[in-house]
Amino acid sequence: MSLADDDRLIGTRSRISAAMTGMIRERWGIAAEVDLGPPRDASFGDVSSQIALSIAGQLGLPPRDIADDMVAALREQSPSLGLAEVSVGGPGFVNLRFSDEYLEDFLGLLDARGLCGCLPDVGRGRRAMVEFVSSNPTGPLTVGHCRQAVLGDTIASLLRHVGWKVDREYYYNDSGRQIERLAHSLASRYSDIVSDGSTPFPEDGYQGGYIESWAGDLACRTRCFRWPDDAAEFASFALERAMAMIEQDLDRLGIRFDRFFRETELIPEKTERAIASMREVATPDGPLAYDDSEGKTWIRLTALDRPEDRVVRRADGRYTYRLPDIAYHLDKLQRGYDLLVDVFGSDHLDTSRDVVACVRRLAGPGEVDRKLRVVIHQFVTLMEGGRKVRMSTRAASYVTLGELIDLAGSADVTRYLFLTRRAEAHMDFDLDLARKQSDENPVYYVQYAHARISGILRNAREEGIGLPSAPGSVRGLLRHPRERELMRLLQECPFQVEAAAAALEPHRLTELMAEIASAFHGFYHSVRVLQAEEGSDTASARLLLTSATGKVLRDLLGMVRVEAPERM
RNA sequence: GCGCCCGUAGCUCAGUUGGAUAGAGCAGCGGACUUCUAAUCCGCAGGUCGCGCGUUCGAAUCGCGCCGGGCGUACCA
Repeated sequence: MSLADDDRLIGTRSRISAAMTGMIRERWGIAAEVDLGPPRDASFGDVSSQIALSIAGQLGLPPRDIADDMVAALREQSPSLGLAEVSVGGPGFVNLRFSDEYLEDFLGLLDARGLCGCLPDVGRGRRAMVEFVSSNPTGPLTVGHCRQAVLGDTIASLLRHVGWKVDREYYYNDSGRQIERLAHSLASRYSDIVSDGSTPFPEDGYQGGYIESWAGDLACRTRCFRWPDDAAEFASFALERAMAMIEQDLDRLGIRFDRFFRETELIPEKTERAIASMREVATPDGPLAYDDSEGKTWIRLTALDRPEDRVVRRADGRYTYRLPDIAYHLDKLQRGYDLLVDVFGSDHLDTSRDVVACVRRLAGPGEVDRKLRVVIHQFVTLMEGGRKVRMSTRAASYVTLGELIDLAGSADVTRYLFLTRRAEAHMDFDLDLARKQSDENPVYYVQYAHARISGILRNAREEGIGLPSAPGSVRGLLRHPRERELMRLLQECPFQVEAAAAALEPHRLTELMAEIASAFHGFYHSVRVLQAEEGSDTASARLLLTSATGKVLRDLLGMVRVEAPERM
């Protein structure tokens, strides 16, 4: 099959939508975008549109009459659109059934190119950046960071697969009060070792055991350090160690960042420029940034429909969190990205809204609304023995990312489980369940399907059974309901991935995989692949279906970066 | 108090942006291995979609008001 034919095949669904849009414009003179989705029940058809219901009010016509007209018009074109059947259902759905030829050809295409080779090029080489984790280097990453790490990484992966050029970026604080507190905590542990404990532990210091271990390493050095004279040394040593620890944990999840952006890169030029710009923005209540009598600088967020004005530079000249973050977002916009994704925990929601409001005002609402998208995820509640595990970084009562991976059995299980829920849904992570490593775990279900497929392919090679020799030679051989269901589902995959990327919703991938695995296991139990009673042509056709399913699963598992095992 | 998120089967969650008879996985019950992998499959059971008004041809989905949980409400990040 030629490349042009392949592209025509991939574009079939959008040609159907376009044809429907065209006939609505011709017949009724209105513009309507037609979305195709799976119908409630497979018996209605392969895809369905509710367009007649949506435009009925506008046209003042009964939806069924509209649907009837559209079906009549569609029937004339159906062969060229890969459709075997067009009908009206329920209150006015337009139900479509693909021709067997279309599904068979699509199957061949998926097997030849893999799912990745069939994905639309939405990004067209444009640049996107996903900022995530961005946890301050004051301790190890914990369970909540783990969810965010997996989310952000998979969003980046999704975008890359649909044609974006993606950078992953981690933004962190390398100065300020938290870092000072960290340095002070380290200095105290250090003084316990090298001297007489002359530096008392700060009241709200970080109590994690990792700091004692750093202190031990520092004590091995020939030079002797003193607090507060060597505060800078303590801070840089702690920062270096903390970031190394964080990178090591991320590495266990297989996550690499393209850039670690330090807050001090913005200070003072970019932060001061941001303040200066805000001073020049006039609002009905006065300039967007203003000073008070105590020498503090405020942002007039109330003029941007935000609940409260906020201090962004204190009297001692230090910035509070929001200002560097505003400067950072301006910087990201100026770096020429076409899409910026922020992944934050729900605790950052309020601040994020403030930052976005300011950035919109400074860079222009159109530009920001077009480019910036914020994904907010809810917290993870860790459950153990049927009870919640309380977590706090400062008090050192937490389960680290590394421990979580150990408890869950593997990075793969951890990644997969975090992707089985929508970002904005609260999530219970049951440690006891994770520890079991049993078949209650959904990742095994999908992996088992892949391993089973690999086994069949191995046996086929041994028995000398090959794939169909010519693309057309599976015609009419895959007519079992289970076969057809699997083909229909596979055909949908490129569009589901595209939708998941557009919505920045990686959990759709795990849902899709579970569906495919289920359809495959059902198929496997309904018919014999290699010893097909119907003959060797059928065996080859089923082998093609098996092989294509394997490639789709392999590529989907690849997108969430979970191993696709050959054996289990 | 105020703002945002969430509330769907015993448990954990989907639900294609307002559409057809509300779905899946676990857990429960009953079946299927001399067969390409039983980490699988098939069947049964399980629901006032937190509650109440409203919007309209039509609501789990949108609006308002309650109830419950989470996160914010810092001159921490």
